[in-house]
Amino acid sequence: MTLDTFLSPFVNECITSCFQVDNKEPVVLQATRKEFEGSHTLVVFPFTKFSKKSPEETGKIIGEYLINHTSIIANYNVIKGFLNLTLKDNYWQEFLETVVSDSNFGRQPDNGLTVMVEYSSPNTNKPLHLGHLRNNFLGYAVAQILEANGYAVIKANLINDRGIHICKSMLAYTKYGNNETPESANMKGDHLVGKYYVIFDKALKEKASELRELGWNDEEIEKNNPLLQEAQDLLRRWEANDPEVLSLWNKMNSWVYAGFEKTYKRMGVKFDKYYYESDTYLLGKGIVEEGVAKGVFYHKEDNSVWIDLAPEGLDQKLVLRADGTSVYITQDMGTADLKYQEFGIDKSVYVVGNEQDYHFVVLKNIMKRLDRVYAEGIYHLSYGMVDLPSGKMKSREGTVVDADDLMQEVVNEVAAYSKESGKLDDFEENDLNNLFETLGIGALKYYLLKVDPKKRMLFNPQESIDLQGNTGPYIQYTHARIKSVLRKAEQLNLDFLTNSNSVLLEDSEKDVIVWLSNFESTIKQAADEYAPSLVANYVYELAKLFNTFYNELSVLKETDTSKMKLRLQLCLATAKVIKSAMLLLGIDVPERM
RNA sequence: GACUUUGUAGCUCAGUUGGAUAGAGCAACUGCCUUCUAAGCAGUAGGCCAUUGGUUCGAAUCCAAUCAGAGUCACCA
Repeated sequence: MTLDTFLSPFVNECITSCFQVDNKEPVVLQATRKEFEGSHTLVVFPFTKFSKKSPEETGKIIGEYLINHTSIIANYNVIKGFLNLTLKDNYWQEFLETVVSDSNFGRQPDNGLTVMVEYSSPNTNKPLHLGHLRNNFLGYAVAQILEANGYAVIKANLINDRGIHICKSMLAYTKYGNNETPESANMKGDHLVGKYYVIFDKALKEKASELRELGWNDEEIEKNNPLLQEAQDLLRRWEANDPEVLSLWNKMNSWVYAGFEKTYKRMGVKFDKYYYESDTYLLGKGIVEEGVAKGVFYHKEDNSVWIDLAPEGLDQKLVLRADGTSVYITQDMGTADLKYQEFGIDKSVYVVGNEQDYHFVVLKNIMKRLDRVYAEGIYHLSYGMVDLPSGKMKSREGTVVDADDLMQEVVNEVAAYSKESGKLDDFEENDLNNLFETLGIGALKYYLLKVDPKKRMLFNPQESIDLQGNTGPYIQYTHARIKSVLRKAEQLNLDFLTNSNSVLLEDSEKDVIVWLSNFESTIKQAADEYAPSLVANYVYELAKLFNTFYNELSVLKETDTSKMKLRLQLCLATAKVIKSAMLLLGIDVPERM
């Protein structure tokens, strides 16, 4: 239980008995500023309307009441309407022992709800890039955070394995591929297929300039470029189940999947359920019929089907073309139903870039109009694009930061940094490589996750990812450092899990313990707001507070046994919380580094 | 043009259910390794919280307008 929920009823009781007014609002405490005595602060201004007294007097009355009616408050002071509470050291000492003994500290029990988090959702015509890294890390972290808050979570990946873009790669491969394979080219399959996507675009542009010289205007070129028509023809043949086309499609997709699998493995993300658009792209037509029957959708003169979302403040939206074929939203309607039918999900999170904000508002509103029970649980986790200094990344033009390359670069950078410092010389080769991997991928994940997802971010490939300060490795280092102390304590056979004597807490000790007590509410809030960045900021602050303590006070050289025990508990608790917070972000922490 | 979103230190970002003197990291500068791991710690310097107005005991936070960047706007996914 958090301190807010513990103290709320007492504060409200106090208001009832002292001022004869009922306050139903739960009370929110905030952290006390460093320059004042105390750890938690209650802002008393809102209560002055009940007390009809000055803020100072009101604060005193509440402070007095809390001292007399709870057993955990040691002292209080009131400054300018801020009631600062000092809790008894006993309280913190007991709290610390619960953190040490509770293996689920910070997590919530099962809440009986199921949520699906759909993320990654790649196209199979090109390898993953930096933007996908943000998407994957976010999706995975949000899934972990929801799970920690009691949800049953299904991680889903909807693979966009069909469409004109794949046909472009296929066409270029047919024309210029010479039966190249990932083995013969010594390339990951996704990179090989991506190579032909770029080749197609180049050929298309060359063709366009040829045609321009022949006197075609831009519009004609756009419409009638023979290469584009060939690709469209390929798509038609695919839809008609042409065996030759299907076989090439299967072959190239299998290359891509083999490549993706490696990339996902290195990223450390997983999926419980794969959906393939080639299976789902015809879904949703039944829903269109249903919608027409219910009068939610209507036909236009050309027989296309629409919904009018004007009452919701939106526009009219096409849901089925005049020729009866689906559009994007038709498929998404179908897939939404499918997900619900298969898993009975209560919530559905879509991790998709912010250029699709409008699409998801429309989707949610349509499903509401169709009276879907799950409609209210649809949530679009919208995130900003990652830009390069040169502007937007474009796969077609090959101006992307490739995910595989970037991960390798960061790992290399970690290795170089580490060799310079020379302190890992006693590591085995294999362990060393694993460590570099943990640190490098950790640095990258933390870098992308510490920022609010809504914000677009700029990534400069020329400037390497930092390894000091507010970074993954800083937090990982703090963990390794604590583990080192704990290993030494183990060698000395120190038994510190319980401590019978009360200890007077030093400021730097108390700061860490107080911050540990915020872990639970942080994960709760992170789940409510789908915001891994809150967890990242929390764990960074924890590491900082711990490092301050570490530099100020010695653990193993402390001669007072009770104090030493307490500090060892503090170490153990902090290591546990760092590890568990980092795992929520999908980041591993090393035992040594 | 309409709607959505972002704007905080040189750079990257916290802080936004209204609360005390706006916080970190990087970069710069000073110190601290014979002491449990210096990927660390302590410190200096750096701010018209885009602008203007409003709401109130109190505004980076809420409201309105303006400026700047980004995105979307109906048959591409």
